Order: sequence, then C-alpha cells, then structure tokens
Amino acid sequence: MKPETESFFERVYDVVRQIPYGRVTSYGAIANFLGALKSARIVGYAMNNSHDKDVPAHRVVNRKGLLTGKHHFKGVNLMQQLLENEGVVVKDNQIQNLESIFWNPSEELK
DNA sequence: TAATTGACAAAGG
DNA sequence: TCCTTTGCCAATT
Repeated sequence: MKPETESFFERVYDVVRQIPYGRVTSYGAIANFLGALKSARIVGYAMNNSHDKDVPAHRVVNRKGLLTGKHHFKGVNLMQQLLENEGVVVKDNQIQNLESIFWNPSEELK
C-alpha cells in the first residue's frame, strides 16, 4: 500500500487518531480542519471503512453530541461503553457536557 | 459516465 | 432542538 495515496479518508483517520483520551469531536469539526467544511458527510462516510483502521471512531459524534453512528459498531452499546470508559458521560445516546469535552482540531491540533 | 449513497450541517417551519 | 427540506461532496456501484 502506498502512503502517498492518501485519500480524503486517510486524512480523516489521521485526525481522528489524534483525538485525546476522554475527548470527542464532531464530523463537521474534522471536515473544517481538513479545509472541507461542507464535506462533513464525507467524514462520516469515511468512518465506514474505519473498521479496518485503528481509528477511535467512538470519539466522533455529530455536532449535537449524538451517537448517531453507534449502529455501525459491533454492539449497540459498545460505542457508549467505550466513551463512558474514558470518563465521558453519555445518556440516551447523547454526550453530556459536550462543550466541556469537545475537542476542536482546528484549535488544538493546528 | 451517470446515478446513488451517507456515522452531517444549516436553515426554515 | 423537534421535524422537514436543502446543500454539500468524495466514494461507491
């Protein structure tokens, strides 16, 4: 495999991997960091292939902190379990204190 | 080549 | 933020 063949997906994975422990971010934030603010959907689409990658996809949620992609995990509760294991409070598929644990790559990563 | 897809986001009601 | 509509764009078929 060629590292040079970095598709949009690879860039997404690269950002997601750098999400700190106990922090979460949104698809739009990642897209914004990649310079494709209007391509938030592409980020989500990319996560479809994240199964083959070592990507903490559970740390990526939509802008409302809703665990929309949890159905794509093995178990329906796996995503929430992983987050709670990191100290993230999740209730009814929604992250609590989202503003407190939100990780903005555009500011933090730069 | 063209049509479809999608784990989103913003705007309007 | 509830529901619906619209825009967006790379990847897939």
